[in-house]
Amino acid sequence: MEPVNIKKLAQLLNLSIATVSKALRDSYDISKETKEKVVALANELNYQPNPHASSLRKHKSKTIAVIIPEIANNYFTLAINGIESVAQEKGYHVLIYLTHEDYKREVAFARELFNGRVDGALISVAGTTTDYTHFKNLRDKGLPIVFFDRVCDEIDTLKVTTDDFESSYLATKHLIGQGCKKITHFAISSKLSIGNKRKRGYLQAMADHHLPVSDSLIVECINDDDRDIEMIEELFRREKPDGIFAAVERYAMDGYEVCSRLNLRIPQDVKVLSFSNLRIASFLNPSLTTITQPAFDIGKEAAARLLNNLEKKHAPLANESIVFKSSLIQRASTSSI
Amino acid sequence: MEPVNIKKLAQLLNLSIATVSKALRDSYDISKETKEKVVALANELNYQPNPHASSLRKHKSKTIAVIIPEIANNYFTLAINGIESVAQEKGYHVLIYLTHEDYKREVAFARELFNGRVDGALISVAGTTTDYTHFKNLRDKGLPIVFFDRVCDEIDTLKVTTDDFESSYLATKHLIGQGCKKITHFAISSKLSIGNKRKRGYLQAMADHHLPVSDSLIVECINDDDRDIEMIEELFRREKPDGIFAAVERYAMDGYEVCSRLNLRIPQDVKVLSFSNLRIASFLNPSLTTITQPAFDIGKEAAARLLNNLEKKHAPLANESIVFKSSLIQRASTSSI
DNA sequence: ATGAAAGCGCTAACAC
DNA sequence: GTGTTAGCGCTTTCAT
Repeated sequence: MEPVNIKKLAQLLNLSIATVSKALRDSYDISKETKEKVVALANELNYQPNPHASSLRKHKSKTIAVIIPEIANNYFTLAINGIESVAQEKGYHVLIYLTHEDYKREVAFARELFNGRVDGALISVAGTTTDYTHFKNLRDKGLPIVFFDRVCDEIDTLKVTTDDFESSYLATKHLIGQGCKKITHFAISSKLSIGNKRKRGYLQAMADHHLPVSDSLIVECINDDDRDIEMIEELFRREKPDGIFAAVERYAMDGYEVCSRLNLRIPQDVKVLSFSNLRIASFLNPSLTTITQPAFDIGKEAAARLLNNLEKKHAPLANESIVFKSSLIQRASTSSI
Repeated sequence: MEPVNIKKLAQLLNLSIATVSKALRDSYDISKETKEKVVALANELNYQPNPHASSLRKHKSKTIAVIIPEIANNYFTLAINGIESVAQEKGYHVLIYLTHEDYKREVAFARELFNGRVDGALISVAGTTTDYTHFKNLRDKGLPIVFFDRVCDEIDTLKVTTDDFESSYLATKHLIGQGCKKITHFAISSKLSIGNKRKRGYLQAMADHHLPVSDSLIVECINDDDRDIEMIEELFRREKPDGIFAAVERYAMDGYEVCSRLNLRIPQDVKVLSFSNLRIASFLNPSLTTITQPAFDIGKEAAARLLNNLEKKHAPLANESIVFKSSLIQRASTSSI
């Protein structure tokens, strides 16, 4: 493990370390021949510059953090793919932090970022977060942040989302069009931007179509399958709904489970529609009608904007919202037969 | 963005930076009162030590790399969850690198790790990799590596896998037991350790049951759905198999697609069994019989062993194999009705 | 065109 | 107990 560093290269070439450093960075004031000699030896010895030294010196780490609630989730998985694709292209490294929907971990991660480990962060907020001081602090320190999907409106920075209200409205309207009269909503934490918007889209569509709604038709799921299924089952026994609009894929599957337990047929007895990025939604039994978000593109755009901002240091990220369109893909679970 | 560093703390407290440094690390030769004062101020100013300086000095980054082929894959997603859980617990950071099954990227990533950016790496080999020099070099440099799932036998280090041969044998036997006479295998790259083992398990079971096999019954899929489906469809027209044993979930879904196109019923006309970590395999149409690997535990074990080795520097990781058991979960796709 | 030297923030000998 | 000091490997003025 004897290290090949700039000093060694300099010794071997009878040059100063300054010259070697400049040669490697292709500086203008180094002669062509010297550059070539340096590069040749560097390649031969497989020289790799020490990133810590460089980061320490330049106050730039060429690393970004991705802070997300979970990873066993098709949306985030696709988003990471998008993020990674631009990071790789631009020579950035990607650190992953999973909050598991836990506010305390989110705060801990945020504190970690104060120290220059990363140049910026891509964040999707945890479901239990209600206070945003930890993010505000980051922002105040000048750390560029881009929120995606689950954003934080209180903080002035770039946010990349989808048209959650509109597509939820459309989804609910679709269920109504297929004959549903009593639609239940499996909601994601109302503390979340998207939780709120998705619920409002549902409520608005119900209201516009003169269908009664009440809190008893809404289950706020908590990402614990056993307990969520219990709550859903309870709701089914109580309300006997004929339609489900699920805010996330996982809850739709919980809905399938409950229907199966209660011997309810989808779509004959209950129609189901869900936000989902499941590639094989069409192979489900029955195939699931989904609102599908362009998750890869969202990740890509969020990362591209962040890295772009990092490159040209000056202006901080504007308080801008980029909204992608989701698409409603109709399948058997909402068929009107 | 004025930095709070050790120097500032020292100034404010009228102490030397050495004292502050030691106080923060809870060194024995600092008085209780001094420690308390230092810690109090550090908390007040939200001091976070600069990781680059510390890494540079200590030649330790408290960071590990995870190099995997892809992330939109339930197996890897679960494995990352396992990895992250122990990393978080032990205060390590996790860098993610996706090779997208591309040998060239894998080599590029490996070269990146020569420079101290990470203390160790968890690797699952790309499907196109045939030469392992890039990993050997890492090993020779003394960088601790743990392979998981897709391992590299040529390199002496810890490997964490599942019983691929045995479970493939069992899977094939199960299909035979359910009445299949002509089973096709959708194989993953035979360059991969797991590709090989899974294929051999299949071949052995076929042979032991006196069923004919030939290369024409095997499709080596390439992770490009369109082309894979084309190859599979071609095989179906040619061979008319009555069973599918898929080496990975994705290919099983391609099989579902082809059966649907050719109007073949599962399981009546064709039975399907696949390696898979899909949580909702039971909601597929028909529900899919799977061999399920303990992916979370594999990730966790691999990471725990790696970090453990990093903590007690001395001995390099032994050339050991840890083999987890997979489980066959029978569902409708192999029902003998 | 090249080199000397300072210093990024921290740690760890080694004084005192 | 506390302070002084010498780097870790690199970049970057500023001389030459």
